[in-house]
Amino acid sequence: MDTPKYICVSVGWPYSNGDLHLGHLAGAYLPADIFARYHRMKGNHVLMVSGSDTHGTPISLEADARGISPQEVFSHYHKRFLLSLRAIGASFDLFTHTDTENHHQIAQDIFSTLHKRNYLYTEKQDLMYSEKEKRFLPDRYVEGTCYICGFQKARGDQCDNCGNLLDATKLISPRNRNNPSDELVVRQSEHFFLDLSQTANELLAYLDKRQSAWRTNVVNFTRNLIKQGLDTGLRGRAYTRDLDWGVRVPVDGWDDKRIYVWFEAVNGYFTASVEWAKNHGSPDVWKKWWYNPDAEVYYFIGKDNVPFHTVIWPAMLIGISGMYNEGDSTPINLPYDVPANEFMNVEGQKFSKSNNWAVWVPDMVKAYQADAIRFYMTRSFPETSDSDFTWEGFFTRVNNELVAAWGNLVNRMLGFAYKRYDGVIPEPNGLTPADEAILAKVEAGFDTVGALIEKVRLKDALNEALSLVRDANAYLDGRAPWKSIKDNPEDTPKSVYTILRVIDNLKTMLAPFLPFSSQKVHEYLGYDGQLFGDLTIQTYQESTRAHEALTYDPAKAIGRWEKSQLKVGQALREPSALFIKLDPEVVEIERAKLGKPRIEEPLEGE
RNA sequence: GGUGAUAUAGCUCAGUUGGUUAGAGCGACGCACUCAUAAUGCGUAGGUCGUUGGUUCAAGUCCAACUAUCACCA
Repeated sequence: MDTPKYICVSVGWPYSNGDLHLGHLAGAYLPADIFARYHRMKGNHVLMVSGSDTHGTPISLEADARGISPQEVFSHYHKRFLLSLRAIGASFDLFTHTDTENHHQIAQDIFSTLHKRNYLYTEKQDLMYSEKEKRFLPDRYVEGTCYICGFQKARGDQCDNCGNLLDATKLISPRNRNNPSDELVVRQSEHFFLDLSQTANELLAYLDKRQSAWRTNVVNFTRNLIKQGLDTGLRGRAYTRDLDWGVRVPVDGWDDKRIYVWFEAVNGYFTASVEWAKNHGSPDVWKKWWYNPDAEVYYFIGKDNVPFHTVIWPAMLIGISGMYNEGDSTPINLPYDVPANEFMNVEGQKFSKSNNWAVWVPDMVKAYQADAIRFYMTRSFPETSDSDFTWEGFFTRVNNELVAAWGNLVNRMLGFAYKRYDGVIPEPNGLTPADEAILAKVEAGFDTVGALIEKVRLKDALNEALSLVRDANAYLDGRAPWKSIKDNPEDTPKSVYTILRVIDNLKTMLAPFLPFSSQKVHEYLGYDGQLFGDLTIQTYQESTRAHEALTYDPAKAIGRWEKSQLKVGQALREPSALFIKLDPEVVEIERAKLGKPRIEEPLEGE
């Protein structure tokens, strides 16, 4: 067996200002989870981290709209994230949030380190200032007439009419969105900037090294972005903002500003890794992923986040290299791969929170089996281009592929074996060439499916596994144990034993995708123990406050990405249907909910 | 306006470095089978690959322009 690798699975941080929707699952959480589960079964050391983004304007806006504090907004949704993610089986070693003492402290240390090492500079910007509120207004709080198309209700950051990004200070007759009588003036404000020009060439060289493995759109996009910056002399991007909700700028006299949410949120991968190590009583183990040249750090994100993960965060990593690791010259790891997914639309239209054109994870996990959701999502992952979630597709794929091909194969043959052989795996007394052939074909899947998962081609990987399921069905059709048991009973145990072992192999191969049902198959086959570890919600106490997090405990996991060694004589457990077949009505019922106001239902455990 | 990506059978998508009759799953149609949640297997019919123009002995696969969609940025 190969030496175990250290694999860090970093997953994008969602704003906790609303429930998770299917776009979150398709873009980041499910691909990351499949990838992580596979590597755990391979025996590698996986650290999968993410958390709620608790800062930023979206949280403040939601809080203002509801008349509650930002804390109340983010804790409410953070709790719902934890419950939703646990229900869908997202096996985070740590899903925390950004309002922990740990995160604040490290984000500030990162800022200070960059500051001390001269990667930062300051510059004055023109910004909209409210005389009444005595503060600078975030762009999204400003409204006015678009200076490009003349639309009267353009937002400060973007015009909803012409789609152009705007400069809030140039809006014609600007007003405060929350207070139209307010007087707005343009004022100068000083800010810190991250000097990207210092790290550009090192990053380009790094890209050259990794480009063959990265997705073409990610590489090309990143390279051009960096080059554009160099060509146009754009040195950097603002690291601070005029806000009061966020991580404080660790510089004297900057009390009225905060670190820009995007900059501290990407620090989260690092801060969460450190937190995980602390929580486990070995505060230095995070270095096995971050300061180990053989470790691989992956970032699972949506395409809108690419620049932050391939330009800004790597620039910061170069800048802080050696931090918390004094006396050791090993550089900190840059992203090994950033397998960004495109977007998943819903019934042909873009996701929209305000119009409720969305499918929400809490609603999904209440109504449908987690593996059914995971199956259809994986079949539709937007790996190369935007994809479409349709209820018709969900219905047909689940019923005709998951239930019919795989669920039914398991159900019919485990049932057959259980009934005909007194609940015990029969002794085959040698196998026929056809039996050997199907076993060899299925076993070869461990290499082909595994290789695809390692390349993060998860759709292809699942397709490959499914085609083995079809091969198994075809094999069964040829061997027909239900027939041989009547006219050639000595032959029957051979095909029954073979198909049980084939099912055992397929259950392992499908486990990263369908962990819940694979566990069931595992038990039906008479095995004890869990393929994967336990996913629980824990409370962690810091010096002044406590927070809840989702955490994966691998202690009980026995699942291995290895060929079945199914034992003759092992007692089976009585099987029942693996999956629930969907009623055709769900298509119309679910479609009817789109675009209509949604009532947020409490989740079990909330 | 700039940069990147996407556009292939009714639907959802594959198509590595250009090369004989463009692939898969689902759906449709036909046949077989009955162990199974009417599930499974076999077979058939369906595309000239967004548009236009190039390079080449040869292009879905390279180049240019254009159109549409998505993302990021100014």
